[in-house]
Amino acid sequence: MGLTSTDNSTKNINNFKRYSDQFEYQDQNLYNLLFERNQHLIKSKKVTIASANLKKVFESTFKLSSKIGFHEMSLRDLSKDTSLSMGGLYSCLTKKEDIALMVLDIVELVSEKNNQAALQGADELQCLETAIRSYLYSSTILQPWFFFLYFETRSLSPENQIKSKNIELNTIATLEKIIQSGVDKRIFDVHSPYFVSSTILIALQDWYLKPWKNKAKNIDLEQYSIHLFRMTKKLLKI
Amino acid sequence: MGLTSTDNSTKNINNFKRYSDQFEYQDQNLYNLLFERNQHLIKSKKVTIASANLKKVFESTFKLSSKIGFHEMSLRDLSKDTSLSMGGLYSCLTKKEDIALMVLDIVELVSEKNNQAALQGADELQCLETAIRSYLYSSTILQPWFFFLYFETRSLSPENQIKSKNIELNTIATLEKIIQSGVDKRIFDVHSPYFVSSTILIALQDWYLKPWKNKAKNIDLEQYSIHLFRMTKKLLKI
DNA sequence: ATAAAAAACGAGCGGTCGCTCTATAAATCA
DNA sequence: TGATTTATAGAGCGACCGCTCGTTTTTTAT
Repeated sequence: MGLTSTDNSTKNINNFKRYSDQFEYQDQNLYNLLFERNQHLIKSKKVTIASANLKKVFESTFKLSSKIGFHEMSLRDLSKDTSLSMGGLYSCLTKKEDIALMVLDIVELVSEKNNQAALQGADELQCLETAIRSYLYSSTILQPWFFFLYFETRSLSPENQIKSKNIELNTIATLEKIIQSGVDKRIFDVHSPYFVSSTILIALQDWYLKPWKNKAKNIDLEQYSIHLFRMTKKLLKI
Repeated sequence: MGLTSTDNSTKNINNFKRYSDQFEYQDQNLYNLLFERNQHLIKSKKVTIASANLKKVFESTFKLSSKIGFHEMSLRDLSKDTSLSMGGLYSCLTKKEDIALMVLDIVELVSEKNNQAALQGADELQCLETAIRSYLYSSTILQPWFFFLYFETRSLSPENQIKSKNIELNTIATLEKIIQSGVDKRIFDVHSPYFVSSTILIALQDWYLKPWKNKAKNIDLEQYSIHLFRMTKKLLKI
């Protein structure tokens, strides 16, 4: 167990590094992408300036709203924390809600990519491992984004609330499809593919919703993904 | 499978009925208790009037805030929905935050009772079943209360946020204690008692946080508790 | 160096917030 | 019934909200 575990751990850390290296939705890339996808909302003409302001806006929003909530955070709070004036804020927004909309946009985009990637595996078990790892990795890199969307979905319009819920349902459906395929091939033995899928999903969410829980127990990303994949195999009687 | 399942189902529905019949934190009892425990906040002198107003206040709060959030719900919204005047509202509150504090109080109380009850079982497996059932049953009866606390913890003061988090941690610790005891007696075979406990807890939370998910799949309370207990046994290699 | 364009600024607007407080109505007691 | 307590009513208060817009500063192009 000792050596094997160490080897696995090293391999898996490389997995995260590899994922992170090719993950396009982070750092300056992310804000450039936000600028491109939301030019209709943004007054600034130049990418460099707009995306620098967007960076400030999102970093401060996540910092402030994670403590007190998005609605409780005033634009004056945000102005102070970003050291942008009101005018500066409104050069990359048309209204406060735009912030939440852009978060929805990004999380939706990343989740769809993850679901697509999960279906490319060589076999069902590998598909599940890919699903788990890519979801954990992307939600680690974009933790504040995933966290924000979960807790602020209610401040979106009804149709965007549905969009947000569908992100979760689509991921469950993807997992369920993989598991059902394994059941059909008699690789997996499971009572309810849906219940297992749902359980995996909430464990994935727990990682980015309550990071303090795992920090307190000294469970890091790699340990968590190993735990979760081991649990998945147990639930599938592998 | 057919008959046995039906028998179990019937027995378990009786379980919920039995639990519900002796569950003291519901209906008028609940609001009388709230009155007793919060007299320092309440101007009304008579229980009947105060608890009738409290009932209106909480029912409307849950209705309005579940859609838009607690902070976004104004006291004028609440006044309209309860058909109480501002004066009427403030006869059983000193400030808006009191509503959230009383929810915390009740959920804390019920959760502690559940944890105590879980430790009284004849053996470890029965303890776990009791824990799962009492948590599911109580959070079904008090669904809006549990839901509210989860999503509005951030609008509490820092020390009350800690209280709220500790409700979750105490339940995990209770489950972990039971599982560890089973591991020590070699009844259970499990890699990480904490991870299993945490998984059970988030599945319990999923029940009251996302009722629409299970409604869409036609999974009722009894099916959910059977699913969850079956999963628990699988994770413990029973 | 100068003119034009872009970005940043922040006081101020109309509106809503949580909450108070006095006036009124209802219930209770004598 | 009249006196006294208790409950309800809702206009009004100061604070703060999201957002605008005329002005100033900075950047860019010539």
